Amino acid sequence: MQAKLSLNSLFDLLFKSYGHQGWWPILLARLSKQEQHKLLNGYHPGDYKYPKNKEQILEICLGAVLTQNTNWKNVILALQSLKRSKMFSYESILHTEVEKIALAIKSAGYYNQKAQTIRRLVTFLQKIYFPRTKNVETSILRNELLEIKGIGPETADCILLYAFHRCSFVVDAYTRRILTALDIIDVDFTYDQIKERFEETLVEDLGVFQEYHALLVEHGKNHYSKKPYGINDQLLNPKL
DNA sequence: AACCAGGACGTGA
DNA sequence: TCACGTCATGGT
Repeated sequence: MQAKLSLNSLFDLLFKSYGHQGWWPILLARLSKQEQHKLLNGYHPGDYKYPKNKEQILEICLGAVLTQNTNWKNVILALQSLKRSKMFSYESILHTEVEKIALAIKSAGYYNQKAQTIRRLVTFLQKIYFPRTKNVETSILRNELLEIKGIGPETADCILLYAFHRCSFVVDAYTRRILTALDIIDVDFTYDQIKERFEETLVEDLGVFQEYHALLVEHGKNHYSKKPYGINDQLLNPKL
């Protein structure tokens, strides 16, 4: 019987083997030449200064909705399609018919629902998020996002963490599988319970929060995608 | 050719 | 509350 791995030790292990992840990728927004050169497929390892403008905030928000239960490659196709169709802006998304948006994001799947969600999200950004002068508490901002139909906990936390630079931990299917395999959480833990476990343990540091979720996804893709989960995961499961 | 993907929502029990 | 069906394309 071995002692349980702490969440801080788990971070160290993952970071040592995978390094900086450079999330959230910025792929399509206008960039200076030096920035373009720095980006690897939109990833910007070690640079936490993104998003640098409203256009990049929009790209992250769109990506967060589009990637719901969807392969990132399909999301890229949808983002590129939006750009080609001149729909990659707050104004055009608000003024284009939803059917037309849906068609443009077809490759990302669930396109009818996601087109509606994107409309509602962009409406929120324009009418409430950007105009607001006083700094709002993260938990309140989170609740506002959750009120938007089509935005659930993971999408809200992705937007908070990567687009709005709030320390809100993102929990996804990989996170649950990995922590379950490591016996850190019980299988019946809720989303909020898992999120809380991270937030009460980690230092409140944006870089750590951003890297940690990205690292879990990277490791999850490698070892927790196919059942039985965690087989051949010698990094986290030395007993194998 | 199944199975999976960086989920969320509506429904009935 | 909660298990279960639905939404849907493209990659492997």
